Amino acid sequence: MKERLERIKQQLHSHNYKLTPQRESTVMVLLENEEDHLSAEDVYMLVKEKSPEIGLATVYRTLELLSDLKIIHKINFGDGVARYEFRAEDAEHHHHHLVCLNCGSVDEIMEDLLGEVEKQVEHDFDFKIVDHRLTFHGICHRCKDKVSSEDVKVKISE
Amino acid sequence: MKERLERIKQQLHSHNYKLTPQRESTVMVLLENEEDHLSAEDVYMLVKEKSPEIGLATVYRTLELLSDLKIIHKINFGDGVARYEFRAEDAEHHHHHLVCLNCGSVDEIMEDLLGEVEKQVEHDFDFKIVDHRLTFHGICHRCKDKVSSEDVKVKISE
DNA sequence: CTTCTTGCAAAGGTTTTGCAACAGT
DNA sequence: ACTGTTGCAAAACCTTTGCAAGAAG
Repeated sequence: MKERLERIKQQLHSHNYKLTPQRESTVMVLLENEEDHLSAEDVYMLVKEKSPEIGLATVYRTLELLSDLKIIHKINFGDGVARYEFRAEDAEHHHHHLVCLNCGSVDEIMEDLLGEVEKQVEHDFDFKIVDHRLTFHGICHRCKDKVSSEDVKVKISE
Repeated sequence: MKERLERIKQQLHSHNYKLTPQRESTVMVLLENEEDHLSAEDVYMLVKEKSPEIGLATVYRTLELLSDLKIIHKINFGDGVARYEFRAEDAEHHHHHLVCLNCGSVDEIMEDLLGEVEKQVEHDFDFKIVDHRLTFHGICHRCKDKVSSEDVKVKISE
């Protein structure tokens, strides 16, 4: 964790930005909740717990900065808020998301499933792929076990 | 085109909704611009040309209604506005998008490339897939031909 | 000093909602 | 009448921006 913060500090410095206390708090919250796909508001509230004086605009600015430096990734699951996650160190290695329609959880698929598909698309459509986003919407394993299929159907159709 | 409007009318009626003139205008605009991924504002302005008295809220309400009935699909390319497109009649047949980072165009891939990938995901993660979203971001064939690679790189990195 | 950064409040843009009027049955 | 629907304006919501004050070299 310390090393990753240090690395981010260096990345900032190499672009002439400082790791201010506010930025450090924001980065720490992101690191401590790495599996959670936090929104800006989520980050803001978590940062506030330890550094109550921070402003929401600063959180937005920090998230934008980290996005620009490609340290984090801004993602959008279609619920009206942007969410943020760390980028894989290896730029080639994308990952994907499983969004549960029942409980709202977001799980990750770390494997890149699209190697072959990308090749096909680049060739068939003469399109140079820079990035891709793949999200599956459905019912997660926890909800499949927990609730009856009736309950799930009701939630999906509304 | 007429038949499709008629079919939508029936779908509305079967859920006790009416095809009002405003809703008909909205549906017609969607049908006439099917390949364009219009935003609510886009639809509003196009509908206004022929029915100037319509309100923006009505367009939003109609789009939401059509979404609820699964006649159209609300999609989000991460640019801050929702866009709408018709759902494939055959529910199994998804399609995907190619978003150009240079010119902003959105092309479609009509083939479902993910049959095998979906099977793998459902098995490996015990996840019941209801839907998926796949978008490739990159450089479309028109921009690859048109501009120099330098220009493209500048646009991407900003 | 100079430049970057911050907090606050205000503004921006998109979408939703309250409500009285309207339309169709 | 009754229910669904509309238009308008206001509100809600997320995000960005202007600006004066603050921090750091």
